[in-house]
Amino acid sequence: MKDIRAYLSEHGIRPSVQRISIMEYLLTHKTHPTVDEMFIALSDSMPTLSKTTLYNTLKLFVDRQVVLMLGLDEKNARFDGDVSPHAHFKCSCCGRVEDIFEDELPELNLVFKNNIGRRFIMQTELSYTGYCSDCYDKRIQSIDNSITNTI
Amino acid sequence: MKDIRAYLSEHGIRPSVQRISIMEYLLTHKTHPTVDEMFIALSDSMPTLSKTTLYNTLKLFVDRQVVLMLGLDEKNARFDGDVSPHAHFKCSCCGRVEDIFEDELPELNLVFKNNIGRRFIMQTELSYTGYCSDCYDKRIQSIDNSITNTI
DNA sequence: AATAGATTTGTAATCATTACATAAATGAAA
DNA sequence: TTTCATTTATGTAATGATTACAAATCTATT
Ligand SMILES: [Mn+2]
Ligand SMILES: [Mn+2]
Ligand SMILES: [Zn+2]
Ligand SMILES: [Zn+2]
Repeated sequence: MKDIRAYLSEHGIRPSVQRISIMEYLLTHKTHPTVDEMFIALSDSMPTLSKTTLYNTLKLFVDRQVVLMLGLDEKNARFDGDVSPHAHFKCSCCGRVEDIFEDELPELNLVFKNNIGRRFIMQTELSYTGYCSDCYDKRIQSIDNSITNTI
Repeated sequence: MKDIRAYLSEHGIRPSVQRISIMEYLLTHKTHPTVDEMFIALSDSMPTLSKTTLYNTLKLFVDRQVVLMLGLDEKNARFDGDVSPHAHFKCSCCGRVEDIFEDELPELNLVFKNNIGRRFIMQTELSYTGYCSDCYDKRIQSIDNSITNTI
């Protein structure tokens, strides 16, 4: 895609094939993938891709502010091509990481600030953990069943 | 401390000497220490303490909700004995992790919610990265100096 | 004291990430 | 187009935090 080349160039990143693929993956997959998830997916179209290249490239992207590294998953770092201010939710049941935007959390923008006290803020991360709507429904249902079974 | 024993017991945690020491450390040190920092500090008074015990105990505390595990430091997990809703700031210059309470961030409580959409929220983490006031001042000063030197 | 259960300990394994050395690609002169 | 310097990519080895596991110790109860 021509615009990905431009996007990278604008941020001082020379657009190699690997870098374009990795950036494109992050822009088209809003799943906040781990390194391994990306590596497996990208290896299909780029069998020679090295995991080191993936790590190096992600580090470069994060440094240049075109990608966000999320810390809400203790096990693996997760990455996000959307650098606009938004929050994240991780379901501790199914593991998925969802975006939370203003429509669901209008108070969101109030905590994204440039400074707090005399501190200079460079990054804000607002993350939630709990049960996603699917898993919550299943849980309720299984409780209902267990009550029914007990009667 | 008698009240630490009680505090642990109230949360279904049998108060062994190790557990009391670890909890006491977290309640009296608001530095959001890493495992290693705690291990070194606690080893003074408990030379036989095992790092595995420290890991196990912290996991137990986090499960029982008497301690918070922070994910804002990519390298090491950090721990907090204060489980009340507040935000955290990590200085990327000096590395220190500071608390941010309502007095500095009145909007804080607005994002600590029990649910968002149909999601059930169990934990909220609001964390900032940037320059603390000390490091920010130093940086300004060093820029001033370099300007002065250039003239 | 004997017993059972919980807790602690030390060592070995795991696994994500990083370091490093080499190979390939790129791009500007000549 | 060759040449050469610089950047980027690759594979392997090392690191380092965390976890698994089995044995030792502690604690409470009979
Ligand atoms: Mn996102
Ligand atoms: Mn805190
Ligand atoms: Zn779920
Ligand atoms: Zn600082």
